Amino acid sequence: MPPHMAAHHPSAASMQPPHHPTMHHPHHDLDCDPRELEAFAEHFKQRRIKLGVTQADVGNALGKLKLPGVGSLSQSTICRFESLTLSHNNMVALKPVLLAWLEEAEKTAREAKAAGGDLFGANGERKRKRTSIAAPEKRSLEAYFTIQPRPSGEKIAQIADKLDLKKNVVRVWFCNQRQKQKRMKFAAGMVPPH
DNA sequence: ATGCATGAGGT
DNA sequence: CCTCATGCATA
Repeated sequence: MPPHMAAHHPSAASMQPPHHPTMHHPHHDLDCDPRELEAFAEHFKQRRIKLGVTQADVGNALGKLKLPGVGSLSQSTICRFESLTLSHNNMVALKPVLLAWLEEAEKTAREAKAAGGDLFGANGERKRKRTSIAAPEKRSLEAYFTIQPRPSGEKIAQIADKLDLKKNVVRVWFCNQRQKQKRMKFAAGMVPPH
């Protein structure tokens, strides 16, 4: 069972525009432009659909690219990349990888224009269950989150008890809530209505 | 598309 | 215990 890959590493430099090897500027080197990321994500999705490839297909195909330190990704991650619902850093890290796949896929598509193509498999393994927090409890959690996004372990236990939920469920809920606040769509560039 | 969860690495 | 990247399961 192949575990996850290392969290963040700088091993992603496959196709940067030709810079002058004789000199480089002290600032602005990596593209961390939210605008550019957004544009790329949009174009990526459009191209992917044009190629008739699903998000899951892309995820699996990434593993076949044999790029250094790059394995397969899930449909979830591809979906989140396209909808910018990932952290800024995560978007920046995934962009070069998805770009590499896109170029490869378009090249292959061009070549396959003269032959028949087919590649599909099926699978059916279901297991794990998912806890579902009811609406009333969710509203309470959201209210607590508004006044205290990072409650102490004791406070979490107290909330869990009051809502009749497992402490771990509540803890994880807060963790996930914090992560959501850091997603591109909610972090910066989007001010609350009115 | 999204909710709840896991695991690695950090404090 | 947290953050962060990521994914299974499910709406």
